[in-house]
Amino acid sequence: MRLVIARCTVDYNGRLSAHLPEAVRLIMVKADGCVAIHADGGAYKPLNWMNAPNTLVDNGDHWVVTNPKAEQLVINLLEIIHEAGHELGDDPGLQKDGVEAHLQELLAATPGSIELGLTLVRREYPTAIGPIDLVCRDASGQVVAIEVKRRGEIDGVEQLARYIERLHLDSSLGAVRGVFVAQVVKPQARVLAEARGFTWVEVNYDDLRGLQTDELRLF
Amino acid sequence: MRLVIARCTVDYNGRLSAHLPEAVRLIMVKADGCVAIHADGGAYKPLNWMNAPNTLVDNGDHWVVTNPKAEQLVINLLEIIHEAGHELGDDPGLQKDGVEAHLQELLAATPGSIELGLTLVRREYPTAIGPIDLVCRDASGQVVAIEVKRRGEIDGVEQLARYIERLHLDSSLGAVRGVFVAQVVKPQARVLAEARGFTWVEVNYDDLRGLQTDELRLF
DNA sequence: GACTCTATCTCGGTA
DNA sequence: TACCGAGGTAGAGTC
Repeated sequence: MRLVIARCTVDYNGRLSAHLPEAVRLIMVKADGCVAIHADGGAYKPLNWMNAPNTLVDNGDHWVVTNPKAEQLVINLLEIIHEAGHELGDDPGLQKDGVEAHLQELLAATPGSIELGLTLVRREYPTAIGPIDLVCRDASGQVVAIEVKRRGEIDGVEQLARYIERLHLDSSLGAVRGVFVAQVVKPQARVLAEARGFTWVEVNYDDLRGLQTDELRLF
Repeated sequence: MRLVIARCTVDYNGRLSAHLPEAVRLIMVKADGCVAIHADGGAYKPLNWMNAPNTLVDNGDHWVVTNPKAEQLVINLLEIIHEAGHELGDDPGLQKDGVEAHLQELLAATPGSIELGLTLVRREYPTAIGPIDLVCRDASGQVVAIEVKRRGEIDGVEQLARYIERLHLDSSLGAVRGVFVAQVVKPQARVLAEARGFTWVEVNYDDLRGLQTDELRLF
């Protein structure tokens, strides 16, 4: 990784055009070739950047970074204040816990936590417009399509609506009911879900993990 | 800006849990307090981060960064390889050209480029669920609601559908037709638009800019 | 503060 | 490769 602190101007021409007036910034060039230009604030996002793969041509007072789509980043170096290179080596990568996939797994293991009497038919039930998170049957035998989200927003309700529209074309399933499940369901999503005739349920991730542990203890 | 190259492990607990095994990484602390941990590859996004505002407690061998929502980033420093601080000063900020707003302006100036005979009623037409990009009338006098996107994907079609549903409640407008406009309309968005009874149109940004220049020349 | 929408979104999976 | 969906989305704007 090459770190350069420099007074510079930067121009990007590609999906849009962008220009950075003269100022002191950090220019980061990673081992994979990607370039990022950071100011001393404004969260983690760089002001300007070029992902790998690309080719960097160092013309001394200005660098030209070009990617295969012919997008171009031009960095004009007016004054180099500091420069350093470091070998970091490979990174083992980030391990995550608590993303939507985990929530879906937990709910598939304990569908009764969504609604009493619910039994799982299938996870990732395939349709022509994409898989439905969970398909279940309720106590009365009716098919229930379930959309799982970490954060329940309006988009998720629309997604569920599309799936159910699709399932209604499959006459073998009979009438299909929709349930929208999330850790938090936003007010507007609640309204839309109800307007579409769906029920919505908020679930707690830690409780679910506890439930699953309890179930495992029974075996 | 403080730059530290160190062998470290990192744990984040907040909206999800994430863990980084031991490796050499760049730790960047900006003047506004935000912290980012970078590997030597993988585009501009850091492996882990904590935005401002937050409080950083330096316990020597480990840092604890906490934000107001009680989300926490813990950095265990096993070996500090390099450390440096730099004063960058304020940044004048990025100037952009070619984002959706510009596309919308150009289309508002030349609605005929979407469909022959179209005239603008209003840009950012207000509704209870957000503004409609463009509302026009066609040659026959029918109201046309237009959603503009740089990249036309399925979400944009749903957005248009919600707006039109809303406009239909306003009986004074009569029947409302939907048109989905983007520089590129993705296949799934085309299908959904057609299924919803909307037409879709692809437009070219540079051509539009040319058209507008031509119109200006007439005055 | 809640809600909206954009983004050079990024990133990962999959067909 | 293109397409699709999730994201600790972030960030800006509006109400």
